[in-house]
Amino acid sequence: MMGDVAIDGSSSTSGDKPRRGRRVRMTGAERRQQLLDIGRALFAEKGFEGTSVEEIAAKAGVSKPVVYEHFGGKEGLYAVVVDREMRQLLDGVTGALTAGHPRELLEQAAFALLDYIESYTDGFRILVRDSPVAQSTGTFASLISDIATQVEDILGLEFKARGFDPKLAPLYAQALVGMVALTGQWWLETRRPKKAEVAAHLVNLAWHGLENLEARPRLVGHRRS
Amino acid sequence: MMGDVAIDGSSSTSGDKPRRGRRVRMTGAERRQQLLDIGRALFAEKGFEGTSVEEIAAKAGVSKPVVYEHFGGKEGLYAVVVDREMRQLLDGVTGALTAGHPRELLEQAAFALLDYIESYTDGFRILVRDSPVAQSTGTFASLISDIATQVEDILGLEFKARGFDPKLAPLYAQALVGMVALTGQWWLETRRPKKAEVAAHLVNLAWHGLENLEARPRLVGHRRS
DNA sequence: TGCCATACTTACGTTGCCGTAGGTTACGGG
DNA sequence: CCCGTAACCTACGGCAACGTAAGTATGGCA
Repeated sequence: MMGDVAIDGSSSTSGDKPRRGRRVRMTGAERRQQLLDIGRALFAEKGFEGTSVEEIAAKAGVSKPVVYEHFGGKEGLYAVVVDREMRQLLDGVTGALTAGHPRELLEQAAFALLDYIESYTDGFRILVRDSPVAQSTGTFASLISDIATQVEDILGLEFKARGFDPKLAPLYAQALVGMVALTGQWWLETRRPKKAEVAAHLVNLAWHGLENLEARPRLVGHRRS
Repeated sequence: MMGDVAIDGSSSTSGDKPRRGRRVRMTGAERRQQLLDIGRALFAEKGFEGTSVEEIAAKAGVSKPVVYEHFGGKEGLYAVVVDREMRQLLDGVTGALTAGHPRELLEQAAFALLDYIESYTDGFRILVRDSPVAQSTGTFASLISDIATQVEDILGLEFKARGFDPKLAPLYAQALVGMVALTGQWWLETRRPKKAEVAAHLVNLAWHGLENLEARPRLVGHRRS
């Protein structure tokens, strides 16, 4: 037995394929992280139900029980992946909000979301897809919709300051997030135009409206990427 | 045997529950339609993979093979449901576009989409969810994204007339559709404010932008519902 | 150098569901 | 009234995937 196991020392943590090499023995934390990475990629590609535990384990070069040891099952792994991704996105967006002027705020938020989409494409795909089963409490259908509720607060403040009805903040928050989210999804396929340009146009639309659209919008803030 | 089958004559086509009554013998077309209705509802609630053929058949008060006779399998049924729903939506939207003035056009489109969401909630839920498996050609992830491409044309014309780059039409189309779609999804849960008001606010945002937002927007067109 | 905890395995039981083979009932026209 | 066809059923084969029980290797540390 064991004749089918070759010898291979390379054990880059981010190895994707079975890497059927000499049994790589990782530390718990390493393996856990690796499984999360692989799980994220697979869930993004094939959805929750379309991904099997076997598949995840195989790609990690281990057997199923390892996954169960670490996460207790598929749902467990998925939950951790989603949680981390939500944090990542929220941190990115809220961290980008430094401006005081509403327009710059909008600009920063849009850019941050696109940034996230670009850097963590798989995570975004997961957040856009629907969760395992219609969750218990009758919460939102889309994880992204969840994100939008986080935007409400900022908008609510702004509305109050401007004398608008703050009860409408959720509506506008959903609208804005939806705008960026679907555009982001579309942008994933085409990758054109450039991120900054897309952001500029989104801000153009959200800020000026179709009525006063600018032909060649620019971002007012300066950015690195 | 058969002691578990009670007697019941009522056979409303839109019967939802097993209706375990005296064997209701429908004509082919009737059964087909009923299966489509039930399938739509179940797919909307639990997604494609989460719905079993058995379940569909059971709710229709028949056994599995009937479903296979009519649609050849789960995918077949799903395909028909989606196709019909796409048509329904597209017809509704394009049919509503009668105005010449862009703003009214926008208004009509937004209203039509909300109309569809209200009247064909299940269908909308399906279109928002992702399709069975990542479809072959690498097409769009979301069916809704598909809808957006249909909007491009109208927007493209408008852009040309206004001297903007028509290549940007897709981007703005996605943005607009995303805006309405996610807001619609959110609105499904809360159902407040009223449809017309939601439409008015969406148009308010899309047309005037955050910069010149009106406090109490009104729809300019007159509507019945 | 021997031991023990940790990382990992093989092998299996079980379930749920797809899809099909082949038989059965009822309705309607001759 | 009879018979063919359309509608429908029971029953099963097969597979893929979840999750678990029980055993094996490995590497650090006394």
